[in-house]
Amino acid sequence: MKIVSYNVNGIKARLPRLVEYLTEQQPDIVCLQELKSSDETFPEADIRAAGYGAVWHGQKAFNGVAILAKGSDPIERQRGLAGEDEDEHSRYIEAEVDGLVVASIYLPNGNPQPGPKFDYKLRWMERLRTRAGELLAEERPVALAGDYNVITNDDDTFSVRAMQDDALMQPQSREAYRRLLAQGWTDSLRTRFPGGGVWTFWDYQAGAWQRDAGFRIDHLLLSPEAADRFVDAGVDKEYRGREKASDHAPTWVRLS
DNA sequence: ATGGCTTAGTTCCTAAGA
Repeated sequence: MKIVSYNVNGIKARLPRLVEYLTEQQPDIVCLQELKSSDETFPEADIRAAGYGAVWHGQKAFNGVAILAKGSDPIERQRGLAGEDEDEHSRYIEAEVDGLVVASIYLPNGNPQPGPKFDYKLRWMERLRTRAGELLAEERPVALAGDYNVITNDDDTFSVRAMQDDALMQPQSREAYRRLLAQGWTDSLRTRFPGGGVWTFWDYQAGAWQRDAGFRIDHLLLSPEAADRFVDAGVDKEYRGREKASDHAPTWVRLS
């Protein structure tokens, strides 16, 4: 079973690319981020026509997450994270598909740092860790898939120097990610490529794609029960080079 | 990057992204 995390950067602008991806790759589960679409304008009919059921948590213009399942309707379990009532960003949705618990995560970017956006990022990571702990306690297969906006190691970026002041690479961001992993999660892509050097994002600017100047920020975390079923992980990098591509590439893990 | 693209919306400029 192939589980994908894909930050589409606008589902309306990316719909032909997304449908093409679903048709060509036939993934079983797809977690989308950055829909930039309200709940009402989510293109449910087009996705259903491609053979996928969906649940989504939209927001006008920014954020927005969804979970797609091939040939079935995901059963929604939760939208949003507890712990901050005034938070209206649509960044978390969780559902059950085929006995597997799946979350689609769009973690705050946090730039510029320091500042209120960075503080929000760190608070959100703590709220995520609280939910992740609850999920681990269920002792069942769980995948936390999404755009974490954290470059977790120095070998996860084309240039440490270019990114050193960025919120994605601050020690506080990395420590929060490590605290999450330390609960017992497995970073799929890191397991498959322990030496790093694998990117999931390439900026639209400054010829980043042409220079292969990317970094790894889209992660699929597995509970021990899911990690037992790990087969392979990778990035469908080719889709970043296509016409009207997102700045992220689909990132995936395969489970038995 | 003091922002060189791209997207969406109060659309012909501004905000946000990473």
